[in-house]
Amino acid sequence: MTVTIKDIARRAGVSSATVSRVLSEKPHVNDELRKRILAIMEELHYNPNRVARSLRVQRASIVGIIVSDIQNPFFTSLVRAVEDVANAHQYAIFLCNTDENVEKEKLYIDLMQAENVAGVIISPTREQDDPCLELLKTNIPLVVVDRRLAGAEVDTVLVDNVQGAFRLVDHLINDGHTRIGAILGVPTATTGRERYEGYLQALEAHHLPFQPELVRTDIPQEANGSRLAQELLDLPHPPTAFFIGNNLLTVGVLRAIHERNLRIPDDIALGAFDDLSWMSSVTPGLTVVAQPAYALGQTAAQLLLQRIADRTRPTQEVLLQTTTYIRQSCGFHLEGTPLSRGQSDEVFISKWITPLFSYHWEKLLPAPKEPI
Amino acid sequence: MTVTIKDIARRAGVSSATVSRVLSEKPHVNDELRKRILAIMEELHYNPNRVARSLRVQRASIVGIIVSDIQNPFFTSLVRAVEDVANAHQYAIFLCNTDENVEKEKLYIDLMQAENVAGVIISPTREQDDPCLELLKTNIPLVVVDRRLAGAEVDTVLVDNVQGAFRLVDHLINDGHTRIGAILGVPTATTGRERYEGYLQALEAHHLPFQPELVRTDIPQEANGSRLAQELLDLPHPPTAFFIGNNLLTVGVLRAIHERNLRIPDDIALGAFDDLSWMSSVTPGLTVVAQPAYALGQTAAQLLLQRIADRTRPTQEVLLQTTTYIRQSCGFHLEGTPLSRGQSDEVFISKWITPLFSYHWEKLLPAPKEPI
DNA sequence: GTGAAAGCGCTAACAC
DNA sequence: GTGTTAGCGCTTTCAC
Repeated sequence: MTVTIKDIARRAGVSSATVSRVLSEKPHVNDELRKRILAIMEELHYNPNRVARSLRVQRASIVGIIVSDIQNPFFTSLVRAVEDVANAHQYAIFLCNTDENVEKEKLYIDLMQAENVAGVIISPTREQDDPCLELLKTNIPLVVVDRRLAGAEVDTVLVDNVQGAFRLVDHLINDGHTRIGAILGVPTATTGRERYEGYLQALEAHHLPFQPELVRTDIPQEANGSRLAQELLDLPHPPTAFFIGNNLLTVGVLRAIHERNLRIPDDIALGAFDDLSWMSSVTPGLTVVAQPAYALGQTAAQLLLQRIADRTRPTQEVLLQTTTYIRQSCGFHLEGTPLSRGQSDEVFISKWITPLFSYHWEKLLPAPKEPI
Repeated sequence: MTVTIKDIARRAGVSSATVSRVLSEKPHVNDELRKRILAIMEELHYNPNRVARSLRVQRASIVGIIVSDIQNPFFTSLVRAVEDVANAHQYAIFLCNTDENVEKEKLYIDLMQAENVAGVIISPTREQDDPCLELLKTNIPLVVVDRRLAGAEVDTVLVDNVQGAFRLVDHLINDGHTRIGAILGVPTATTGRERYEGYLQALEAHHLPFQPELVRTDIPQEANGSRLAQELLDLPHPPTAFFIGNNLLTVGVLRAIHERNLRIPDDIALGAFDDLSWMSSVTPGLTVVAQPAYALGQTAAQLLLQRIADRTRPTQEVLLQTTTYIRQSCGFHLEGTPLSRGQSDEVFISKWITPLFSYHWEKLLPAPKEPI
């Protein structure tokens, strides 16, 4: 039924070793013969058995990707990127969701070893003692994305969260907001902590007092975003703007605002992490810091392939920059602000602390978007 | 380094066959011995090699899932569901994006055979002569989701698109709209065709004339949604409402409306296919037909497992129903309409053609949501 | 109830 | 250049 290397060998009157050599594109095979064998493979619709190959070479042509939840569009983009580059190099990809559950992660790490994958890209559940450290011991190439991993020298691809948060909050302050509520993920995750840090730095840069009651953190889920927003809105002296830590929280915050029939940005202004395509389509458009999710996955996959090719190379930490998209939810009005246009499409204004060319003013500039 | 079945056998003073028997939970092993072997496995952190097992039994514990694009939230939910049930049964999952490209799909189908997967779930690119038909020849279990596949008896899980579209358009008509623009996916896809059919049926049921210039179709992408919306809005006698065929088109349509500074639903009302969580959080909330994407994937995975267990069972076609969420974008106002409340939370009104208990009025009822 | 041995399909020494 | 052979780690007859 299924045609094997032996069938090809018999048909060509050669040994299976020779067939294997042309299959694996090894040198030292007569060119005539090679062509003849390839023709026979074609004719018999030969499809090499990847399982047998994996067993023999002790390495499957598969890369694993382990994220907390593929339903989060941020990870979807990341996974899509990994798939694209892996696919271009004949790797299949194993997809795994941990739901931030260490036990699940541990099972998947075991699976990766049992399937003898060529490498793993992971957004780890824990900063300390994550199960993925196991892979390093067994010499399976590993690349960490999105979050830092402590206690290991490992290739890592991160987003500059501090900078991203700083720019967004800086912008909100320049829009005239002095009481800015922060709705963030838990600070035990490095992403949450770093965005918090950026918030603090922006306040400090503008000599604004830090008001602890304006900062709320929880596990990044819609419902929590809603709840935290309610809490802040119920404050005796509520904030005039929210800085929101990620897309799930943002949807929750929007829900709370929608239910209270508040107007954005008049009643409450918004600046959020993550840019999803609907965010520029709704009214008002959301002012956001876009994470380079696709580039993150792409970079991680490339690093992984490089490490598979050479496990002795020094490990790298790549830090990718965010992009700020100024839309309407922050309450910024180009007209009413003392702006001067630069030579290009860039916009400058003196009181801004972050150089302004790192912002995209959607009313002025067509925003570059990630490939979808 | 890596511990194998032989190491366990040696340590236990038995043959590797016996170890294999306890591993595969075969009967006829002394209970004492079984426990002893399990203890040794535990002690040595034995992790069975799934590649070797796959080669030997000629079947990998992997299921493939092939969709057009995992960046589409509809497929993300579907894939997530497949992962959840596959995972519960010790299957790993291969994720593949075709981008609606038959060549890519063909390569992935070959991959599935080369990896000897236990089964495949696919949303096929083509209705006719799709490459996945190859799998049926080679006896690899196959389940088709979301779209119909012609010329094969195969387990299929579908959404009742005609019914879903009918309900939505029926609702728009009852909101007072008589010129309803349709922005749909290409009719060569069964999903697009069926939603078109539902649109036609609703017009007919209300004795409204069919106006061909109000129907626009294209490949479901944001940019096309935008363009088609522009075209309809530029009509000499533009529609007062849009019926939109899926979430990608919806974002595009919203963008066009946002750019023209039109008000929803006053200038243009909206009813769309697919419910994403932000759609109920933005202002105005979008009136939508929700597809049971998660249930679709879940059902498909269950059917696949059943077929893996018994390939002689008769094939099934499962048709899942949609849910309609009435929010604000359709322009419906509960107050201004002659409604009478039923005993429960259901709402009845005589001129509706679809029984009203199939609607969810978000102002009245808390809408049940899919697990996220 | 347990062991011996063959073999899944491929690759990599090692011969020649 | 090409063939011979051993073997990756597991399962599965077939003996006993």
